[in-house]
Amino acid sequence: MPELPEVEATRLSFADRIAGARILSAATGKALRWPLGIAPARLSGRTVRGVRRRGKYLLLDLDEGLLLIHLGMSGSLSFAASLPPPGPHDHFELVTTRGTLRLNDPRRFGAVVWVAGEEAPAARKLLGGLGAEPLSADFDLASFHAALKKRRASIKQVLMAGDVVVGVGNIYASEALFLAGIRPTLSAARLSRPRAERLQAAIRDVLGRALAAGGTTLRNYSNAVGERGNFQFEAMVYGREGQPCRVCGTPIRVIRQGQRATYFCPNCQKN
DNA sequence: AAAAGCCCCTGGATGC
DNA sequence: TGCATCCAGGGGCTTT
Repeated sequence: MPELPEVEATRLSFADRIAGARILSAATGKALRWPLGIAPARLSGRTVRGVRRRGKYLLLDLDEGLLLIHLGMSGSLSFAASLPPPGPHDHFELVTTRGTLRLNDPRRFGAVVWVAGEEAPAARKLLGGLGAEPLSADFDLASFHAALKKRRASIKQVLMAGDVVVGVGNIYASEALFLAGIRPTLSAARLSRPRAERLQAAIRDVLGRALAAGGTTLRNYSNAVGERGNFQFEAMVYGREGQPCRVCGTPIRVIRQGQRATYFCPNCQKN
């Protein structure tokens, strides 16, 4: 569930309130994707300076090091003055002077990793290869188009890979390609500059609108105060196999690319 | 270097 | 109702 809009909506829902909080205790539950990298007790006494986002990672800046939080496929955060007793899928918790931050993640593809700094090897391994931030100025047409030209894989899979542009997962890749009128199977290298420009605009548009809608909630996603997203009601193609295209009425098709479902309109996205 | 496959894990939906 | 099978929004790692 969590792609850029969901991660950013989560960040916005608790960043201001946790900034300045002092950590009273930290606890881990069942193993997540990677070990925390520090004894939880050593987080006590640290201050949370703020929360940033890079791609689908949240960066919790501490006065000593930072915590990288990834929500994986099924993770969500809660932040409140008090929370109910931990359940079986709560795997990380930070009790602070401002409230408790908790990660719930049934599938445990998510992660919380402490690193000494962004240049630490563990941080570079996770953040170093990330592409441009789609909602920032460094996502410019010249470098986007140049990066696409080097890749012969399908445009959908290149968007999802995260090394050209970050934050675009399975839902928004399908949606952006629909908005740009591009067939998801087209080789990235074959996009003309005007079509790359349309795609760039479509990515910004769909991510921006999804963020404004609080993200997409297909099953369990909610931000740190429990609010669900509403973008699923605006989806043009995702999850709409066989239903009429909202633009031309042609039945939406689903195919499989790299073990993932891709939805598209065969008429609006001719190639 | 790039691309394709595999795999981590659990829960929900579907089919028999 | 019970059980097996398939599928799911991510992404690092290994193999081609």
